[in-house]
Amino acid sequence: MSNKIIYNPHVSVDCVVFGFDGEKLKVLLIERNIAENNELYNDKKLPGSIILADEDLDAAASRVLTELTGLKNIYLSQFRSFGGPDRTKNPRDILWLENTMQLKIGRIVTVAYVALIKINRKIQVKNDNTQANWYNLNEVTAMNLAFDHGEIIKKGLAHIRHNLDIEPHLLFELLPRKFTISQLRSLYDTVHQTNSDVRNFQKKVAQMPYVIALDEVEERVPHRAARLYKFKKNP
Amino acid sequence: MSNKIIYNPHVSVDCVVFGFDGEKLKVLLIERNIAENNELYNDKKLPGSIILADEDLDAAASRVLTELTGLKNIYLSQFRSFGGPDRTKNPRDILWLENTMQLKIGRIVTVAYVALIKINRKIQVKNDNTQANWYNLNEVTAMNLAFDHGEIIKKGLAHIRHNLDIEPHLLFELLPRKFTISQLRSLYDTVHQTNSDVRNFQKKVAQMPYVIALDEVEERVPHRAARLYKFKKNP
DNA sequence: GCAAAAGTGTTTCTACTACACCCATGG
DNA sequence: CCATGGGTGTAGTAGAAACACTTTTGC
Repeated sequence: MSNKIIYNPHVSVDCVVFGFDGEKLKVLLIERNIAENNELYNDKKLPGSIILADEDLDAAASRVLTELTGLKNIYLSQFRSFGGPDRTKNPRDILWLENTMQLKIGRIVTVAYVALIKINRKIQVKNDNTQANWYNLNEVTAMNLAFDHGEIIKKGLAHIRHNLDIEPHLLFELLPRKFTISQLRSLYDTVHQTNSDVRNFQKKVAQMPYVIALDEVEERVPHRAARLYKFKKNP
Repeated sequence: MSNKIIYNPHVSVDCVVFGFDGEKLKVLLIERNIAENNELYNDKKLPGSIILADEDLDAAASRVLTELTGLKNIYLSQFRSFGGPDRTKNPRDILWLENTMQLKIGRIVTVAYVALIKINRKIQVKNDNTQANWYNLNEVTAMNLAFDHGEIIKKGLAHIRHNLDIEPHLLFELLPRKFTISQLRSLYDTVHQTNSDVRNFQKKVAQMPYVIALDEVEERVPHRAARLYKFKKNP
């Protein structure tokens, strides 16, 4: 969004970045500050960008994430495009677009992606005047967000829910490299909105060929230490 | 694509229209004729269009279908966007774009939709110089298609397959209003790529609250007439 | 020794699979 | 009367759900 060649100012990508802190699902949002009537107004937006020349959609989403977090090899999945003409009806959004893009833009069609990242990996925001923070998913729904970003987050979550049945490995993108079964169960239950039985869940995990037990246990916990497990892609 | 106001020549919609003839899945494709080196070259493309001013993506897809078939209330579901810069690398496609759009266009990001229609409803192509035909899905994969439309069809089929588990009513969009259980089973098996047991399938149907038996049977069949059923949305 | 979470088996129920014969109709 | 597809029941199996107590550890 700086000195690069902008190919098409009518198409953008936006990323719904999910993380899991062990208890709740979180979303990564960018702080947006707008001067309005001599007052500074703050709200949040999804990380996103216009698409550059000769850049594939997936590549654009990937670039946004790398620029934002410094991380590579993040799980990314396109889930939907949003292009309603009333996406850009809020005067605040129009003002912001004109300031950052230096262009009058009627509306923007955005291609939305879901990204899953391990929340413990420290996020290093490259660009100093950009600030990103994690927010609990449930409080986000009540927050003031740019454009239709609230809608996009909702649809992104639904996408993850649906795809979990088909690609169960998605969960492990959100967990640390070594994890306990209760962490896995807690995450599983949060996204499925269930409350599964401890014993049945152990059996289920035992049958997953891609979850393998380590000879290690938790350390420095004020109770019996839980066994650690890791995820293995190709069995 | 004629005298309407084109808002954004960089974004289009394309529709993968599926039909079922009782035996096989079919796709609706537009015949495309291009004069090349004094020879007339014919290939096929998906029905699609540039997005008009103040038009929502869904509305654009819906318009394409209505213009093409004369039908309204068609099942439509957006499933993915395609925007790789090499989408428009084929010289034939570039030529065609310049002729029909009257514009030099680097590349187009397209938002792809799946549509399901009852093949028995007669398709009336409004525009006389447009011709649309049904093609068997398996022969389509070997055909010469415009842009990355072959890829789009493949992804569209996969989308339908995945979504059947979540929204089983999709199947009934492809069947006539009154249908027999073997028609339903035949369709079910085609999309699932299975070969299910007649008796077990009857039981399964009996448990579907949204499939209700009529007091009617087939007519003019050279064998025992099958009972007819209909689909009911809200039970 | 107590608080806090880890770990472990059995029974029940449900959903899916396999399987073979008689029925109705038109020609 | 025969060819064609329509329609029916039962037994076996595998996977999901319900359910309570003992173990380990830090403090």
